[in-house]
Amino acid sequence: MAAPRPTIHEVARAAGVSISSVSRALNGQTSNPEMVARVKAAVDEVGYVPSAVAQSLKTQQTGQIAFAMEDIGNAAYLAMVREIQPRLREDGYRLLLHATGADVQDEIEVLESLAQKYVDGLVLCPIRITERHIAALRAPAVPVVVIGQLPAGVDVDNVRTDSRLGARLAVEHLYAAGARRIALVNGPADTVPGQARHAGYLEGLAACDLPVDETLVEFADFQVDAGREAAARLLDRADVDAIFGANDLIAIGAMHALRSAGRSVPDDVQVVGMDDTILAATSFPPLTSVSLGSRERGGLAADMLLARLRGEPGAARRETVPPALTVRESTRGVAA
Amino acid sequence: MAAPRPTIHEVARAAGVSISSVSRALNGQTSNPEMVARVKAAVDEVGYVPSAVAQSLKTQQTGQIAFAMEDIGNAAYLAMVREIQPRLREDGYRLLLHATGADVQDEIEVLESLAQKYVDGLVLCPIRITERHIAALRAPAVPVVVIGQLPAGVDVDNVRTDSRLGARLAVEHLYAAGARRIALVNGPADTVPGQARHAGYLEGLAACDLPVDETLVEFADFQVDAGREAAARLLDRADVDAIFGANDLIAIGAMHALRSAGRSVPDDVQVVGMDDTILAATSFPPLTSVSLGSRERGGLAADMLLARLRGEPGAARRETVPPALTVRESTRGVAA
DNA sequence: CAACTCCTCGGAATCGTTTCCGACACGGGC
DNA sequence: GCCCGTGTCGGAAACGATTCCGAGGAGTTG
Repeated sequence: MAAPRPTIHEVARAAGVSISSVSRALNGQTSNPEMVARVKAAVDEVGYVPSAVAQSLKTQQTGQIAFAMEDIGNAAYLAMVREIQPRLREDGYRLLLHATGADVQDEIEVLESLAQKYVDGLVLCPIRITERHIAALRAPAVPVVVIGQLPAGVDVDNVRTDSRLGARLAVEHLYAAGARRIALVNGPADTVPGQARHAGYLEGLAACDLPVDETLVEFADFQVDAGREAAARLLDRADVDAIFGANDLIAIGAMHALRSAGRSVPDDVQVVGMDDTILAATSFPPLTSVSLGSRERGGLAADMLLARLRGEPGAARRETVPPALTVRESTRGVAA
Repeated sequence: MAAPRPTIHEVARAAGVSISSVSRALNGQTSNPEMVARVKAAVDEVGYVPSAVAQSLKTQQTGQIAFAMEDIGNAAYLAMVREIQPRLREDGYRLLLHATGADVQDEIEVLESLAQKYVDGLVLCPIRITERHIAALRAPAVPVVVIGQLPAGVDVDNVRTDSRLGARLAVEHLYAAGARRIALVNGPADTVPGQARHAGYLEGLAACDLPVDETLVEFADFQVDAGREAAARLLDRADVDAIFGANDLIAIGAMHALRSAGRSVPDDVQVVGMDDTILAATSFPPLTSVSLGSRERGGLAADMLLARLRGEPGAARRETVPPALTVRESTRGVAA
């Protein structure tokens, strides 16, 4: 505890050279092999490790990148993290995690704190977009990539998917599998994904010539318990033969509710989830789910950010990952 | 892009005061309200945000804490992260995540890079312990808390559980529920948790007067697919009436294997998992699982680390969280 | 009214690096 | 033999904050 870490000065003294020479030798700017050897020996002798902070101050780079999402407990974000982290590592970046709990205030704080320059870049997954978001995204202090829908005119690198189309695919799949009273257990109505999925659901109904029945729609947070409770309310008041859950957690909650109500999946009621997370693959019965390419989106976001950090110029890019249905055993349909 | 961020000097100039006064005003060291107001006004005028890096250099604190584990995809670690992050936040720390992929080399690198002082502390969850770990833990550059078993004599703050006892509880529960041919699908044999669980399994058999039959033991990585394959191998060669999976992922893999083999859970074969993650609660049937208090352990580790960072002196502490069985529907037992 | 205390503020040093710049040595070409 | 280009190394100035210290003014006390 008492011994202060040696600095570059101690190394210089031990090697009998100047600190500039030490710095150069360590950063491969020295061609004289004897000098390099001397410095390396001194480094080992005093046990020197360069201070990341001092380097950051001088070089104006931190080697850190932040990923901000609602809740790391959501497997969709997890899939992104698992894809992002290795890529960052490869380029020598460390990953900082912000779980904002979908709190708008927190997200804004994250965006505004970028000006503190504690990271070199940010990947942000907002589920609500406010005026303040847009203002903060106008001229971020460091490169930012947003995963998710953005209003037109916001000029930020962006990776998105089409969850509206995804929701429509889910409905059409259920219709093709024979369902006629298709319910939606949606996420919160004031979130961007919630609105997109609702719209897609309606679009799907229209495409299948099914009537719109608002009693077949329920809302819940994007969580298992909330999904179970919402589905239970739904089952209480309506007769359904299929449920589309706005994400896998909700869908699994719905399956639990169905089970409690003594309805079997998929024989009595078919269920489709969304995000195609590991939960879908491991549930019983395995859950048919609309993949929104979480891993792909994470990977793309990481790549775009790294490109910017390498200095790539140009206008904001946008990549879109199409949704795709993964048919498992919670529906009676056939794979597309 | 072109405009450089304003520094404390710009603020000082705009306010017509010295940089020391600006610093004091912003850090609440100034009692003159007029001065504070002037500085605040200047801050807003030039749009100043202090540089985290420069502050870190001067104060020798980064406000960051790292959490290193095998794989963030494992819900047990996830539970820890979810418990750790809010506590750190409360004390103003940010969380850095290292997923090491159980690679010893990576873990060592994380430990050694602490000397770079890019974080103020570390929570480490190793699943293998090598000589190099022990050496690196001897005198870490910043406070470290280890979650998991440690050899005697390693003098580090430590939070552990007793997964050996947990495994024994699982076996005894299965025995009480009528199982007699109890299989173990373990994790890798060279990991600390793998060894502990194996030992606890044997202990449990002994306590129930059941014979040891090594054909009832299989090994797999701590993953669903690996668990499924291992369980399939097991079912091929042996007749079992219960499977204890060394974690929930393995246990769920085993349930899939059983399902493919046409055996029902819990009627034909009972299954117990370990870690009591969200996967256990959401699977069908819900999985009986041994809780190792992941959340608690994460919370304790965070608290211990924060205490050290607040300057708490004294010898290395050790906390132990006891295992507990959560009985669900994959077994026919009754809650303890 | 002088002397002393207390407080506020500004100047300058400091944290630990990287990098610019100038000094000096050396070798080659005329 | 002189001059110039090339290259290596050391000194010192950054990077952007915090904080020590000393100067000066205001307020108290004898």
